[in-house]
Amino acid sequence: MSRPTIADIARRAGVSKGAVSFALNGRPGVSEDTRARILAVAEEMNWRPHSVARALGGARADSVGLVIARPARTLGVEPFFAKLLSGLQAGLSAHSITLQLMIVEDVQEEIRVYRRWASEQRVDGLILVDLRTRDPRIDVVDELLLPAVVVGGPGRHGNLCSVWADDREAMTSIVEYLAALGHKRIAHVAGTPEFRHTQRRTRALRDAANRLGLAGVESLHTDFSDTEGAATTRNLLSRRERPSAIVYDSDLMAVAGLGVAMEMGVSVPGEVSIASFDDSVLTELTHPAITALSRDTYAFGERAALALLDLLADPNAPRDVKTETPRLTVRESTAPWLER
Amino acid sequence: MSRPTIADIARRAGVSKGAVSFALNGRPGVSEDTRARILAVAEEMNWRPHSVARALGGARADSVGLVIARPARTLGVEPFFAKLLSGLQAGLSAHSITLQLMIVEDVQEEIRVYRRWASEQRVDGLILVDLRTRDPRIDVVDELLLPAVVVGGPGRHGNLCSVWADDREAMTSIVEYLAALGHKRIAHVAGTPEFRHTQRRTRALRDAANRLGLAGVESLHTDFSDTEGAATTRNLLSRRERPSAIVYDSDLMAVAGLGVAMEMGVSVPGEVSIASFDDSVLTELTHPAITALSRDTYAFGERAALALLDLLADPNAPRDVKTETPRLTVRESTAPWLER
DNA sequence: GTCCGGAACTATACCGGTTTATCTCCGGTT
DNA sequence: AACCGGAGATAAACCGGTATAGTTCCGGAC
Repeated sequence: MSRPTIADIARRAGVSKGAVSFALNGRPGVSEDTRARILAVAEEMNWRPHSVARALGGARADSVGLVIARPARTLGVEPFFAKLLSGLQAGLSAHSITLQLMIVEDVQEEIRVYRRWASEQRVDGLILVDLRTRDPRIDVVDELLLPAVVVGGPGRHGNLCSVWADDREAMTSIVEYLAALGHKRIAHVAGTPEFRHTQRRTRALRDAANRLGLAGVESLHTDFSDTEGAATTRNLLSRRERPSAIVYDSDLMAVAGLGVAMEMGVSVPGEVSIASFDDSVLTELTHPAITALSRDTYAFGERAALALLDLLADPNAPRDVKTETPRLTVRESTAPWLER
Repeated sequence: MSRPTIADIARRAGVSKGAVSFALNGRPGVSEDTRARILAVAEEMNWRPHSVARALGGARADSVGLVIARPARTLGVEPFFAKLLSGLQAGLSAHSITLQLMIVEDVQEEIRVYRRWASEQRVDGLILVDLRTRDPRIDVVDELLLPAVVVGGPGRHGNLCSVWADDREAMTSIVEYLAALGHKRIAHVAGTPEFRHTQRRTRALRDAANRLGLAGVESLHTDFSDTEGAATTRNLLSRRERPSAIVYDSDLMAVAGLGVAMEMGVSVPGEVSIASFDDSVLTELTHPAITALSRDTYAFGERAALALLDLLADPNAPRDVKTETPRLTVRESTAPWLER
């Protein structure tokens, strides 16, 4: 026999299908004796629930979805996503929940995927990343009644739950550190301006600069790629009035920027200090190693998974989870600035 | 109404459920007029197939599975996997097939996941990575009758299909290049010995060395981590008789090795040449940039996805797909060796 | 005029579970 | 003795599709 069904078990145990269902799901309706007998038979026949059949009755799909709307080719080089993914996975697989992963080109397609998943009841919930200003996904997910966790970025997003770290405080800690070293002209090589996290960091930088009385502070936008990170750095270092320190929004761009500095013969940290907003093995492996804000992205992913599981179990679960603020790991790429 | 079913459409169009099913699936059994009318009604009611219900009838799950058995924490730093994943995704999502991703600790757990997925009919097929010697997964997957594609590694694996690149030829091309530059003592910082690809590369190195008459050639095993890559390099460079060239099995280890050389004051490529078996943005960003075997891992993943789709469509599809052999991209980390 | 065959549909079983209405005991009350 | 309530179990409906066995109807051949 290929695969035993509850009907097979029922026949063998001499009871009805319904009784088997009750017994296997630990619900009342059968005596303890019968329950034990049924469980024994199920065990003996090596029965496994057929999740598809179960789901048809309106039950859980035991699966959550993650759609990433970035060009697939560039994703491979983002350590952040890989780590986040690993963490999410770890959090989910502990509960035997699988992750449906989909990579698409843009937000519109992402929304189409959500609609399809919802209509096919393929997923119980969603993880949303890369929140934008006036993000159209919020309303759609609300409308589809899918429990969802927004990764990164505090605040109310419709009816969604968010898991985030304090970008603002993190940026402030970098600026304060650089200011303490004597830096006054700080450049910020940022990501795409429509992303919320980019905005928060840019604003935090400006506010800290104002408070500390730093005049020559500016943020420059890029698409997060190493290419644009390098180009922007080349630009900055070619100016007559060079910045004395550069803060990069991602480790990939920081490494690319460091490469440009070396190629141009600008010594790091002698002539320019470099810091990264994101940490990974990349920043440790370069020479000089790059000062960076480190956080445990893996644990962050795990936390997001747990938040979603909570939300699935109880729709009234806490809607706002703040995780540890990234802490500055000082390495060799930053040094005191001595005005000449 | 929450979600229209074919029964709703049938009622509205004044036909039976069966007719609707025929019409929506483009099968004979209804006239063109009726088909058009039914399709119009379905469109108007914004009907979507309920994949779960469909799957219950024994149909496809429209989903394939990938289980990676490596410590989740280390995965985040492997550009190879991220790129492979992106490529797979792209190949699959073009056909609206989703990828079920699971990260587990070891092969035994991986096998348990396969059994569960098979028994629950959650996936139509599998992608297998990291093939080992006498891999226990082969028999299990065969037994479960799950169509599967093995990524990397030629040869017959039970009834499975394999998608691979010629590691042997690739390694030969590195060795020949280094030999042509005058290198005689070549060290190979390899991965885990139980992986098939590690074995193939090690053997190819030995064979090429024999053929070219290079005496001081050796392979050293690691766990693929940057830590062990660095430690092994430190070891090699501390010897009295240093190798003149080091070949690393992964880009991550190559970058770590380069870091060690710089830290020890060993100039690259002046005193030691460095080459990597795997390419990614990492090797391009270092200074000096690292000579590496490049291949399009994204396209490789895409190819694997297509092979699996072929296999699903036709169980007699070709069982062995060879992809382009990685080609050597010469950068700054390799130079002629002048015997002193 | 009858019979046959195929096209166009309908009715219904089925997939493997969950859920609900129902049915049967059996002991305890009044 | 008649009635009630609840535990323990069963039969049947249901979820949303697919597959298959029938049923009509119609035109063409004998």
